[in-house]
Amino acid sequence: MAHPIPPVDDTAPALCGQGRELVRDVLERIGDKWSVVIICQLGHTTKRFNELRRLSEPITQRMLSATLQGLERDGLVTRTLRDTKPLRVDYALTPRGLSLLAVAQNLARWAVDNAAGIQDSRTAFDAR
Amino acid sequence: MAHPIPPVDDTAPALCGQGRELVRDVLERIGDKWSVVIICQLGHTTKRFNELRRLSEPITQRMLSATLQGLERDGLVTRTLRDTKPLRVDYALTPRGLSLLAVAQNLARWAVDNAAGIQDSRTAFDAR
DNA sequence: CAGAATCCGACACGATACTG
DNA sequence: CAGTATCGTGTCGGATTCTG
Repeated sequence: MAHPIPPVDDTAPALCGQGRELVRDVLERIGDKWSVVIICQLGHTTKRFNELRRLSEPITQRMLSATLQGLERDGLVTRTLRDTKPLRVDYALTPRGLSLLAVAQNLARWAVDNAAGIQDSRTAFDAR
Repeated sequence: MAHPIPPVDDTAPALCGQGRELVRDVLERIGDKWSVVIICQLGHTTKRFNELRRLSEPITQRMLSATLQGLERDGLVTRTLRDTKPLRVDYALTPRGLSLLAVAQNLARWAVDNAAGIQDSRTAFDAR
């Protein structure tokens, strides 16, 4: 395992009691098909709609729009309308969005570290 | 913000290039309705089917069964069949499952820390 | 350029009933 | 006790078309 992952906190009530629904809420937010992709593509630099569209291929206009609205609704991205000659809209992460990006990067590390192992387990399991 | 969250790594290619699909895979694994709940309920102690069922209410038999099979397929939990008088099956997290639990707890902390703020942003956004 | 509106198929999930 | 089988439904998301 290439990267250190914090040891499991044995007394982690956050995941079980009241926190269970909270965690579910978060997973419903970032568990959809595109939210994490958008968050990662935004990163620290503000980007425009079609710019995000190209970077996040093969996302559709509809889903990009919907995803951005959802993220804006939750205070994770800001949408600023520049009133220039051709219409122009800038999207950027809020501080809260940036903190979520950090969490997502943890997830990404785990994903990269375990992707191969999971794939092996999967094919082994399916072989029966 | 009560808990420290590691600062954003600016050079995080894992999330963008090849890693993007990997992260999507992981989110498809834990993004369903019950996987994280089960993983958290298992924690460090092995548990039986109906035990998990009660702890994870209001999960249905069908979804518990399906979720456990998915987790087993990915090498996140082990299923051991004890051949006692009334049938008995024990489930436990594998090392890989435990490492995922740690990641999930990060997520949980973020969820707890930001739940209120997100709720505020949401109602503010919906007020228009 | 940045979207909204509509249509539609796939699949996730719940409810219920049955089995070894 | 520990599941499987079947059915019905809501919703997510893709394809396509239209607007300011």
